[in-house]
Amino acid sequence: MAQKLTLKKIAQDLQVSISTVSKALRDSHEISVETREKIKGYAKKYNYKPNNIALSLKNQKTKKIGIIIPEIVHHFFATVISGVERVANEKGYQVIICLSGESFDKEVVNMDMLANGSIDGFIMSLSKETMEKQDFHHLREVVNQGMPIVMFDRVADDISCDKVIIDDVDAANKATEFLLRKNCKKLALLTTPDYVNVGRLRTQGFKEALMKRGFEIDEKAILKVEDIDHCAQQIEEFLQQNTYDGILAVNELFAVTASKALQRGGKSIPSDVAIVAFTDGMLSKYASPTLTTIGQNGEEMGGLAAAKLIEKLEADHQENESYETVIVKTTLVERESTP
Amino acid sequence: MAQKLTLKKIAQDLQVSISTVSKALRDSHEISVETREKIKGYAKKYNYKPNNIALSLKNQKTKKIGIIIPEIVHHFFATVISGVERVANEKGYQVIICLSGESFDKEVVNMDMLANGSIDGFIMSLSKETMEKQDFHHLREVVNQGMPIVMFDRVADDISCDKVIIDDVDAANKATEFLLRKNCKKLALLTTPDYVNVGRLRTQGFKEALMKRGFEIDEKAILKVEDIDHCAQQIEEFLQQNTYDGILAVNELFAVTASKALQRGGKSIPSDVAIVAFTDGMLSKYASPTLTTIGQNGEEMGGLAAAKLIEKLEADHQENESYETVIVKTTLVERESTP
DNA sequence: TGAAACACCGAAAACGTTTTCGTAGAAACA
DNA sequence: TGTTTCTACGAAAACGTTTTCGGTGTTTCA
Repeated sequence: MAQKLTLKKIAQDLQVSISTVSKALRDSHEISVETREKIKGYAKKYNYKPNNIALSLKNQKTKKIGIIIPEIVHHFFATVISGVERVANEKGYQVIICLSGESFDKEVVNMDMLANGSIDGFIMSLSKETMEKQDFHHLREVVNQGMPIVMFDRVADDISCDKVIIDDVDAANKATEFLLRKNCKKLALLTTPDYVNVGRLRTQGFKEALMKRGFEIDEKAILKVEDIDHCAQQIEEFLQQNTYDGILAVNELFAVTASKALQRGGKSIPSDVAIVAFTDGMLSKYASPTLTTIGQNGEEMGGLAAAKLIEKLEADHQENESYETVIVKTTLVERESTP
Repeated sequence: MAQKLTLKKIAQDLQVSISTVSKALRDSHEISVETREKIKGYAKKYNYKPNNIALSLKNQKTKKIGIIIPEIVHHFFATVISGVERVANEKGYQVIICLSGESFDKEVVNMDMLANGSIDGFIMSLSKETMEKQDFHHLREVVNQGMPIVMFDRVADDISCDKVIIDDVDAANKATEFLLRKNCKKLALLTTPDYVNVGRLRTQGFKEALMKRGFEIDEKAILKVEDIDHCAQQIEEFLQQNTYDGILAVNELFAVTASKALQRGGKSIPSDVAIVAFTDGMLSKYASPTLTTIGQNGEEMGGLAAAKLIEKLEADHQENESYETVIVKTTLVERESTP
């Protein structure tokens, strides 16, 4: 249980001053070569490593970035973290993760905790409750303190910070187009309530594509699932009420749930019904049939967000009051659920 | 861009000393009621929050726990983190996550970084490379410094620390029993190389169950998949070489891959071949057919690990050199892949 | 021989807290 | 009036760094 070595202890053991030790370890020319060697040898032998906390306090920066997301068990968020972590580590940063669990209060508490010196900047995606309440005071507070934020996926439009998103409208538009080109005539949309911005935007893209092709918008063909944990029954009932030959789902869970319900009902995918889903995750790859998806490239989003944040952190803090919104390209991955 | 408020600034603004401010905010009786009220009012008005870094340095504890895992995109690890985070937050701790990406070097680097003051203790699961090399010097170093570690799932037996695992031998044993009771006569096992301890233990349980029932162990019926990213071809070939009526897989990926290969080959699940998989994740729930699995209760494991670690952290650091290994119960979840 | 330059090192401040200790003045007591 | 006891506050150390500044003692140069 050798106690952690500090500069002070080295100084005592070697009968020199703390400053000498510090300088020697940083190879300062102010210290003679022999003293330097002696100190460095000692430090190496007893495995001295500077204390990060002390450095953070001194330098007024922690080399840590905080990330707040709703849930980590969603594959998309996991991939984003993976990307953040990769880029952050490359640049010598560490990642602190907090989960809001889709709760506004927990989001606020977590932000407050992290904002008080624990990290240098935030990467975050808003909780569902926050989007519903449209209460962003905690974000504003942090921004006002001069701490940079990069938001991704679920962003708040009127917070001035960098953002990394996909063009949801465009992606939904293209996916709908894709289904129409595959000769679907009666499309359904499985989406979220409008307060979830990605849901709203994808719904918009869906409608636009239909109108462009001269279809009428049938609101009854759009299901807004409130409770994702109990979506199965809702989706099944929805599909029983009408017959569709194409489905666009805003996530893979809705898609695979629909796929299963349809197959149970004797339909065959993709000959009777074609399906396209957002989010290219595990389910899409291993469902039967495998799902055609719109990949959101979460890894890339995370990487870009981290790069953007670190760029801001390391910029001269003078005048950089320009914020950017990066649009990440989506990728249509064709699999068995479309003809 | 209001600069962060500190005790010093409050002291200046209110023309008192720093100690007075500190004491007032902590409601010390040494400070008169009026002064206290004045200071607290001011602090509240301008939203003073103490700086965590300074507190960490002072208290020699960070109230953060570090977690190092191989990959975050594996559902099991995500659930564990979720559990860690829940318990940690309840007790006022934050969670720093680092990914080893199954690489020994990255594991060492990440541990080194975190160990120098950034956190109070570790929760970790070893990378595949570490298990293969059996090089645990980085763990020993940390333990010697007096920093507690709790390992889970992929643990190193000869490191003295708390551990949270499932009884892999027993679980595999029971799962194999289960298949045999369902009248399977010729079982196959899809597992990992032996250096992955969970793979080895599950293999052992599989064999024990067979022997107990008087079956001979056919090594050719055991496939040890080296490269999980390209397991599909290997599994398909393996299944073509022999005919089995029951399969035990050490993870859901192997299981669903096998299921698909068999179905492509005209077999029907579960009537021709029954399948049981370890890890009750997304794939098992949404594959077709859905998979019978052995749930590892990752959320619970994470929660227990966090509770254990925090208990150690907050114990009197005198004599507590006893380490415990907690066995988490597994849950057999019956679904469509078994009769 | 004197001043100037240089090599080498230590003291101290700073980062933001908490806490121990000291002390001024006022009140209480004899 | 002199001593003691409170009350209310400030100074300073400590946590572990880095860095500026100052100060030795020696060497170099005129």
